[in-house]
Parts: sequence; structure tokens; C-alpha cells
Amino acid sequence: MPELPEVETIAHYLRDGNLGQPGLPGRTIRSAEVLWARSIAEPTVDEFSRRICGQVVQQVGRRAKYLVIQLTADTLLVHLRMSGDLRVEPEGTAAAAHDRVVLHLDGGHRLAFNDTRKFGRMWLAADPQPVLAALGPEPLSAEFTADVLYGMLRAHSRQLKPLLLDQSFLAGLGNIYTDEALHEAGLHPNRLAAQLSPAEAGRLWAAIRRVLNEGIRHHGASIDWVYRGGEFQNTFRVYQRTGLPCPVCGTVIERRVVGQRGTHFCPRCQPEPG
DNA sequence: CACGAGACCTGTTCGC
DNA sequence: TGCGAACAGGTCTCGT
Repeated sequence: MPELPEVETIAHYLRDGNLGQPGLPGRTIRSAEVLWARSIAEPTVDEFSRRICGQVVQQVGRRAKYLVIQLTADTLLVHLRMSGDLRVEPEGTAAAAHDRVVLHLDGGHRLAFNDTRKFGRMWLAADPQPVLAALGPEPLSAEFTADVLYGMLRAHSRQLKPLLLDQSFLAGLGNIYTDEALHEAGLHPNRLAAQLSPAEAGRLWAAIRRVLNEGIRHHGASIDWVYRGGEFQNTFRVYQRTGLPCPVCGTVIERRVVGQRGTHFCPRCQPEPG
């Protein structure tokens, strides 16, 4: 499910509350139930369960696609990967299918980590830095300017699609927002990064920022079985629109596999490199 | 450094 | 209807 806008939306819900449930800050974790051991990346399941008890949630934030939950002594990092979801619910509610980790809180609530495909991971660490160390810049930060992006692109000979998905290059884009941004910028996914002109890099920069901000404004995209109430999927221009007309020029949207990922683009707005 | 294949998982949709 | 293949918002590791 989640790319930067979806994770930002979930962080916001966990911070401020959602659907009548309270936010996490101020809640004490009473106990932990690990239902799928591999969901815990670090430390061991036993140590995770022991150490997290009694810690109080201080703050909830986001870095790239990670949720960063600051506790009394440790930081709880959560990566939702493909199908993960985090929600606060009242104790006593029937447990959902695919709950992998449940943190029981004070005040009659629990935090459930639900993850159908079991790809998601949690880390409990005194210092979150090592886990986050390899990430590239935040695309919505003030430091990430068009000039900075141009410089970054010039240093790589890769195709745009796989490069933009590489979290050590730029942190937060996934398959949806990459396809949408490339369409918005009028750039073919197979274009080579180092060959973009400064004007093209500027268009790509603006497109990335706009698409991510729109995603956040729409509370992310909700497709398939993971429901978050987001609406961004209703504004897709190319993603999952194979065979449908491009909203800009009417040409039929094509799908092809680039870097092992389904890739959607308009062959007219995004001319293939010669 | 860049790229592709395979792994990790479950569930839904598509084609015959 | 049944059944296998393809596909899904992500990342990691390994081989070339």
C-alpha cells in the first residue's frame, strides 16, 4: 500500500487520532503480542516484547516510508511495505485477520499492525539512525531543490523509473507516484537520468512535489483490500489506467515492465528516448 | 556501478 | 465451474 503520502496520512492519524480513536502520544504500552515473529526485524521477539512494555509514546513522525514512533527510551520504526497498516482500536473489538503485532495500550485501546503479505517490519532501537542511514533526501524538504535534483540526476546513468524508486537516491516515491510524476513531467520512464536537461529536471522536480502534495491532500490512495479512506486513486492519470485515454491528449495509456515493476505511461506525452 | 532474477507472502483477477 | 498464471502500493540479496 504505502508510499510517502500514505505513510504521512497514517502518521497524522496516529498522532492526532482518527475515526473516533485517540492519538498515540501520551499512551503507555502495557504489553506486546507478536503473532508473526518475522514482523520484528530487531531486536529478538523476546527482547522486543520485554523492552517495549512500560514505554510511553512521545511523538509520531515519518521519515521516507518509515513511521517513526518515539518512545520513552527507544524509537519504534515501522515499515509497512506492500500491505501493512497500523490502526488504533478499542480493546475488545474482534481481532482482524492478518494482525501480526498487537500493542496493548493504557486507556482501553490497542495498536494493531495488520499486514496480509507479511512483508512489513518493525524495529525497536535506542538509536534509529542505522536503520535510516542509507535513505536519500526527503522530496518535500526545503533542501531538495530543482538544482539539487539536477545535480543528483547527472551523477547517475540509470533509467528514470528504477532510479526514482531507489530509496537511497530519493526517499518516499513508490510505483504509483513515480508513474504519475513522470507523466506530469512529460518524461518517458526509460529516459536516462544523466541526459535530462536542466529544464527537464526542473519539470520533474515540480511534478514530484506536486504529485506527493496532492497525494497527501487526498489522504493517500486507497486501492485493493487495504482501506484508509484516501481519495488520490480517483485522480490517477496513468497508474493502472492501461488501455484508457490519457487525460491530457487522449492517447491510449501503455503498460510495460521497467525494472521489474509495472510501468504506466502515455506514449505521446512521454516520448520514448531514441 | 547497473541490471535482472529470485525471495519473501497472501489474495484477487484474468485467461483458457 | 475450475485451475493455473499473472499481478499487486516494497525491498533485499545474489550473480553477471
